[in-house]
Amino acid sequence: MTTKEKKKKRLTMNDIAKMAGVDPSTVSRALADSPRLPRKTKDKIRKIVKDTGFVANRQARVLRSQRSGQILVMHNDVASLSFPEYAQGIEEAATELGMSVLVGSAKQDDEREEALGRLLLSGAVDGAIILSGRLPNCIHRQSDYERSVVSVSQPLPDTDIACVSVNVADATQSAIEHLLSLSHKDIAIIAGPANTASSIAHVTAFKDVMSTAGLSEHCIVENVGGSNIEAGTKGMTRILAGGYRPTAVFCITDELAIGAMNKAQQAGFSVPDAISFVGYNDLAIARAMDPALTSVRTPLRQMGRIGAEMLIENLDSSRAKPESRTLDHELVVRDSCGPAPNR
Amino acid sequence: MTTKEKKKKRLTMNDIAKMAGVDPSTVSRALADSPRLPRKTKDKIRKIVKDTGFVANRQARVLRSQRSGQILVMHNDVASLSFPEYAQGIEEAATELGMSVLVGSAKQDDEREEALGRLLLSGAVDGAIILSGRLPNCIHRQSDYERSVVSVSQPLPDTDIACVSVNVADATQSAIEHLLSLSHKDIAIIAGPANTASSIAHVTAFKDVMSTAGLSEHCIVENVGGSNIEAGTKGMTRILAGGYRPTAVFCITDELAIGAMNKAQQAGFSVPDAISFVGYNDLAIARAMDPALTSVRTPLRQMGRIGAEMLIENLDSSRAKPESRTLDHELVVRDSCGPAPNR
DNA sequence: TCCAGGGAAACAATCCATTGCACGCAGCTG
DNA sequence: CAGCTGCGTGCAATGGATTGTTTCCCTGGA
Repeated sequence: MTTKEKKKKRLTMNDIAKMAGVDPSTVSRALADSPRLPRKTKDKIRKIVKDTGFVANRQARVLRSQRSGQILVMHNDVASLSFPEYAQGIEEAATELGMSVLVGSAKQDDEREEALGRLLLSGAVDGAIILSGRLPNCIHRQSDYERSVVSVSQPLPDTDIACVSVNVADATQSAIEHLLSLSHKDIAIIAGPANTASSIAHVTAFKDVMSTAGLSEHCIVENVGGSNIEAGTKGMTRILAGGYRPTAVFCITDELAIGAMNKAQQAGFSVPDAISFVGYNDLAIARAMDPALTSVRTPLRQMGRIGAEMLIENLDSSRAKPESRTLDHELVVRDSCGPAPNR
Repeated sequence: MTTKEKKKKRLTMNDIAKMAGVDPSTVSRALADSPRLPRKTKDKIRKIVKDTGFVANRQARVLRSQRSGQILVMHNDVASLSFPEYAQGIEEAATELGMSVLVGSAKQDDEREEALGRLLLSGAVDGAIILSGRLPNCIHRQSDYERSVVSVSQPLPDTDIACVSVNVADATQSAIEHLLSLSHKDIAIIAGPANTASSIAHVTAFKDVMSTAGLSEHCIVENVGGSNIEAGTKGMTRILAGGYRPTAVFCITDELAIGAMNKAQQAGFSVPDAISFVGYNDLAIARAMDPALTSVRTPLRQMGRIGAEMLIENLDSSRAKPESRTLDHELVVRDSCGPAPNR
């Protein structure tokens, strides 16, 4: 082949321009539906674009226009069942607003956390939603984050980053008060990893409510290796092995509650006659358990949606910094709680 | 300010180069750890980079080098509980190989599907993993996908795209044969949406096994509005309302099984005495159900991992097209199945 | 002393779409 | 008929990093 035909190169705007007999800039404007072009020209160009299946190179567009059209979702544990709920809300809102969603999990690993932070600093994403975990260290200048980071589910400590959350203290209180109203006095809490903001908030609230009620709050189970079902099983195992016999257990996620409740049943305790359980988040499985799990409903999807909207709408630096929002929770009473047994 | 200082502009490589008194290309090579530069120069430049917190603009790099470092995961239903499993495997492998993961859900919507396809064509991502759903229409040239698309969980019909999956026919067979060995004759299947590849494969296999065993296969429940817990409830409701009284039900996802089993119990049928249930995927919740759900274990995370590795390693067009792989499944027998009741 | 060899860094082209500005031509007004 | 308005389009600069080629300088060998 002595002709200029190299291999099969990607089609570029230049190629389209040549085919249409116009300047590349005209093609660009046609695709952007600029009002400066008459319908006729647009149609001619669009026909060619359609016929050739041309898609403009996104990188070049992004480089020029300085907006990537992507937002990052940071999470520590993608395997958590609450993740899909948040993700759905985020993705819906993002898509509606013309953005796409990048997911990254940090897994409590500093290095991975940095890598995610760099996605923001390098312009790979326009903004980030932090579902759990910390703000990466490399993002320290306020100008780096004040407009491009929103946290969902938990406020980030030591920052004034806008946050969409429920009031964990109130939510925990309503769960515990439900148990108190059923005359429970020996109440345990299973709280997952001890160092997460979520865990800390729940435990603190738990202690408050219990001490206000004049009850001891010594049965606090932490660091069970996660917030999933297995961790719940482990937590309950630890309680039983430690000789504790709480009449009720509050778990800071539904998964923990499922694992714990299951373990208790296998150990011969009937639920709710011998032990009552309360979960948190009210995922779809809570209702399907036997007995159906009483749980604090938190609007996860809604939180994701609002967080994404908040983030994306505020990327235009014209607006003021977004303000934090607190959504309502609701205790959903089912069959996993009964009156405290007499002993 | 009459000086040239504009607003706070983003730091570029040029700025770093000036600070270090070298050419931008030298900075680039220092960051890329090129062997052409002596340690001394690298150290000098890296120090400045570290001090200033400079992060190179990713778009420019991508534009020039023609590799985005991202792969797309396409899914129809991010809320499915199997998604996090796949996602975890994919993300792990991708991170290890220096790529990040973009998640997009098509939700059976043609337009959204196209948008995701365009991400590939525009170079926004280097490759795509299709977890469920179809190949977007805009990707039709073989050169568009032969090396940059891999499907996980289900082969894509009418294409020769490499796929990582389990043998659905075999897996379904082992589930049904388990029920047959317990003397069940009236077996129903709840299969989610009727038009998905997964559903079709399961139903076809179901019919085969049943007719081979000389049994009728008329109790096929489809289009229950998804594959989640609610859909399972709906499916079971429909079975009961239709007057069917199967002694066993096979569900093509664990979530369907959970919903269905729950509904059956609420309707007064004891499990497994009156009705047996078998799920599919063996998610963590299967074990936590009461009774614990018998299910076909599929190595979801592993599949995700292998799919991602396969995809990423084959992006270098030097290698041959990746070959499909079939992984092993395993029937995990628990308490949700018993012998067929005498009636 | 001169030249080959090689290490170190600069130069400049490139990736490709976007966008401010300028130009030409047509139609309209005074 | 000159001059103004305005539409349609082309020109060229721009965004920021990468990379093949070139240049420069220093050292060691003849």
